[in-house]
Amino acid sequence: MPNNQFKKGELYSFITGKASTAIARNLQKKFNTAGLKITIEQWSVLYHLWKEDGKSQQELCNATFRDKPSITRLVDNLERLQLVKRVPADNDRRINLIYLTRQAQKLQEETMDLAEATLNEALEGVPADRIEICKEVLQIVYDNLR
Amino acid sequence: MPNNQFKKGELYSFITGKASTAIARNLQKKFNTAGLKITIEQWSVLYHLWKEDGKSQQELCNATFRDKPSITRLVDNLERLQLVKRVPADNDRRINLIYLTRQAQKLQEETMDLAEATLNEALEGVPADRIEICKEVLQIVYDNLR
DNA sequence: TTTATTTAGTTGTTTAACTAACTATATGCC
DNA sequence: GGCATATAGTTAGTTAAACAACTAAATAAA
Repeated sequence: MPNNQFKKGELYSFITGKASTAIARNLQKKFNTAGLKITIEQWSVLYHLWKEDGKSQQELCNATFRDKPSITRLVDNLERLQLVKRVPADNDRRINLIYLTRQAQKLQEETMDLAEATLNEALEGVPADRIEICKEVLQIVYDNLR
Repeated sequence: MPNNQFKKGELYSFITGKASTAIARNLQKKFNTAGLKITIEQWSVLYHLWKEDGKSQQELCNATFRDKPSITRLVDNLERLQLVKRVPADNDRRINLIYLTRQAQKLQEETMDLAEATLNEALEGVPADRIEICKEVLQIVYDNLR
């Protein structure tokens, strides 16, 4: 009986991701309050484009752990908001490369600051070494299930 | 500068809840494979009714961290699936008490076993004391943001 | 070179989350 | 009692996730 650390009553919040839901809601509220009209999901796509612009939709799938239809629609909405542009790849006409617009580039600093603020609030009072352990456990969980 | 344990590159997966998403997907797949036609969200409502039957919709909101419209629709769908029944409260006609059907009662054991299996897979190779720390950190995160 | 297979992306359908606006009942105050 | 306010739940509209079925282009195999 391995890992039966999770008694019935405690299993719930782990599965439902109470903590990460709370983090996402908090950050979304910060976006709204700041008048930034983007969703957390859209932000998560921009996040990877800020790291490297011109990724394909498939690369965005891998980076964001979403399936292809989800990325199609997120890119649809981001394009409607004039935050990204689909550009067909030269060498392979199946591929769309996604490029940030000027507008989206301007969002980076402000949204990243808000994200950092959310994490600081979330982790207030938690010692660094415990955060480290928590991160490691969550990474193992992810790897175990992949 | 408190808690700047999160360098830019690591902030993403915490916010997006990679791990809990992976857990939820894994459990949903187990439900599908077992031929159980319920969603994780529906299961999370049943979960609290198994603990105590006849909760009001508002109590389910609090228990599941969802808002009222979400619960209205989840109960709609659970009612269509014949898994719960709305019963108006005697003393207050605004309130619906939600009761499990026989069918839903039968789902408890099987789904809880699958949930436990998912958690065991997820936490394989993680020492008990680290799981404990992780749980505590996530609880603090939740409390900090509430 | 023609056919089969794989890859990239889209479309349709169902379920769910969030916000805002709404109805109905209950409670508090004068 | 009558009016204001709070509470329980519903409805409508937008965004997103998961799955299946699909189109188009590229690659592999015959």
